[in-house]
Amino acid sequence: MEPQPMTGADDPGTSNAAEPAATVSHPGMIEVLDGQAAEVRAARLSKVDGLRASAVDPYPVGFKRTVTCAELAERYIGLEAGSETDDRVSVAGRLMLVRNQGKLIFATVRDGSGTVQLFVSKAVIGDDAFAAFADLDLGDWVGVVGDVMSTRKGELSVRAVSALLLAKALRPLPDKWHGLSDIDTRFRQRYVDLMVNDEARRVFEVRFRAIAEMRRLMQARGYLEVETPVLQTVAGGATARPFVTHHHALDMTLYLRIALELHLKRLLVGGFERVFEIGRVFRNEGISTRHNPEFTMLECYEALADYRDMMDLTEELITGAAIAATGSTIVPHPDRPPASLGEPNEHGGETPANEPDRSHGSDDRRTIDLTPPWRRATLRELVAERTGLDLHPSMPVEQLRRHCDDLGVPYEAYFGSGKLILEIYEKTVEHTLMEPTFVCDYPTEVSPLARRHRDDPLLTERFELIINGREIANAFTELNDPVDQLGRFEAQAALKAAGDDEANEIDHDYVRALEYGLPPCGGLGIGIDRVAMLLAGVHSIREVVLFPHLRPEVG
RNA sequence: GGGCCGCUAGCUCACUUGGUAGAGCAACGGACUUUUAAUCCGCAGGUACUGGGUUCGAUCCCCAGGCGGCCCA
Repeated sequence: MEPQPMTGADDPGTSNAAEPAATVSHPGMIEVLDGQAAEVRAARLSKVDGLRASAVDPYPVGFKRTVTCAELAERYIGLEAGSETDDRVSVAGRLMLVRNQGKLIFATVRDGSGTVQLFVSKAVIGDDAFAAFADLDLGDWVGVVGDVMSTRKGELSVRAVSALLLAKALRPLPDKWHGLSDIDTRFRQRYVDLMVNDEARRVFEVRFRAIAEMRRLMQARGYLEVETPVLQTVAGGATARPFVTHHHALDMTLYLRIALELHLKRLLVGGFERVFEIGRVFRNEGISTRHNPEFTMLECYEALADYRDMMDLTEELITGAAIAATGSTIVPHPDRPPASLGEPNEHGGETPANEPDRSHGSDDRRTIDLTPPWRRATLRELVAERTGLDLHPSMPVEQLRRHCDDLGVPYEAYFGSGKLILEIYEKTVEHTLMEPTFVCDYPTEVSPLARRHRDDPLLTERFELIINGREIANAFTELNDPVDQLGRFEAQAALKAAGDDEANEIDHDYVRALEYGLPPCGGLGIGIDRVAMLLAGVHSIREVVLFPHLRPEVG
């Protein structure tokens, strides 16, 4: 195909462009441009009109690309400085930088794989096309046909023989050197963040590679990937407040799921022996650097396994994800950093001077070693290590409350012994566990879906995986005794009545399913966002969620 | 929910002990055929988050609100 050559459109002033004010008043528009931004936008709309008047489509259909920037860089890695080839290629991407020399233009285009330099010579491309290229703006998408060459300085380039505008940008890119660092704007206009901040793209590449690897590992182990309902009549499987919605045709209240657990175990009742789901769950709680109202869980259930098998699986999944995503099981420690994003950027810039206390070099930067095997310790042992207290759910509530008082751990009147122990653990131990640690054998009271421990009915066969002070995974030998399960649900209902609005609802259908016989099984849930944070070395969940929840933008 | 901090040009940031604001980049006009954040000359660009208050005068001081960040719960 022959790209449509650009025609000179350097007379936009005469076009009948949009009203100069360019204040947009679409109902959905949340931003009214004014001042400079409106002028830029109006000028570019004029260009669009000018192009159309010259029979150039500013938004043409498609473009036949023959090579990506990364492929070019790989293929011509040894190309000698100053050499030219006859290798004809077509590249396409966004115009990121332009260095106009008068009769020669250097431009940097970025595609999904990387960047390449365009070498646009007036003598090569012709006067009209050169003028049209010079009229492009940063941010425009272009398709270029040309020959591979290397400049005198050795920069791999495409010497353009024709160029085609693929999509006109109406809004300017952020500062080409400082990029976009305003955190609010980075999240609200993530598309701009991704355009200009290499680090933002890197974080999401880590996330998506980690997910892909975990999915691959699950499938390689014979787990079937399934999908279960998001809209549920009972939101169970975790202790959390659900979002409530309404089904109009049925005129009934529905809840967005807070976990995947109960439906997946129903599938084991049905005879699937290994199932997993990677899915979004929703919890109606506060927003912070660690919490987004919707986040992603991997949950899996395996018949005939127990929680020790789940520990092995957890190690395999997370170390596999770490290697796939970062190449190593040594991950950076997000050592309470200042905003590490929004910094330059594609130019490989140094940390700018306005970030005084960044530690440079790997020596100062602590790391977390994910190399297995990981420590396995009981909650009881860990609390004893930390506080000297040997706590067990058989201890009277009054005694445990006194320990809480001594330790400054707050509690509610309805907390039983198990919950009080859990609170002590969370306030004194959890945040201190930096290296990966399986914290085992939680009190039965706070684990309504876990099987009682084979050696102690007041404890369950449950673990949480803690890395860098944060819960990454939660797993148990699943409770499959329907009578015990109903009793646990009823205890939860009593807690709810006593004021615990995160307590579980009774899911009668789930109990019915258990009555048909759930095979002994192990189950595991992994917080994907937290894994992504860990592997990417970022401090806030908002860095690993493409479009984190924010308060509405104010007009 | 509490404490602290921030909000100034499209972007990144200054200044103003209270007298309605500047720079770099982007934009716009011009020069330039091997640049690398190109360079050089020129020219523009502002509801200082919003609303009150104090004051002759507020971007600055005070109060309330909005959004964001950090820390704590």
